[in-house]
Amino acid sequence: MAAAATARSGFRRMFSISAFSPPKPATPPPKADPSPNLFVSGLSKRTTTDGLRDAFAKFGEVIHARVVTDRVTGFSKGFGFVRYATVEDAAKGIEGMDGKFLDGWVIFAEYARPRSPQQQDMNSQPQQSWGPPSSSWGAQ
DNA sequence: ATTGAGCGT
Repeated sequence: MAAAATARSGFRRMFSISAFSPPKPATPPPKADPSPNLFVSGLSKRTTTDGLRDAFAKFGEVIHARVVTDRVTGFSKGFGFVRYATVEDAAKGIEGMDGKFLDGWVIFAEYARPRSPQQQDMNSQPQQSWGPPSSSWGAQ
């Protein structure tokens, strides 16, 4: 039965030709920087802020939750934001609500990005002269 | 004043 071994070796060599090296060293998971802010998408139009907060409050202490709604129509845009007390609570919230159902729609929880360099910390308000510009007061 | 991926009044 040496022929079998030889044939197996040949097959082995044939399928061992790695001319096509997959340029995928690792799967690019949608991992973002840990942050207490969570971005929840896939929400239903009927989902409101209270429902979102109630759904995420079961996995951690939710500091603030908000469902983005259109300013003109006032209807939900289908996504919202949830802020936890700590990043670990946020992780638990993601692992607990990501890919789950909410109001009949599969929601996706992920770390939210910094909205703007400003309005993040009121304490870091830049210096500004609190004195009136001695002008533009009598104008208009 | 809907759309179904997305990042906020």
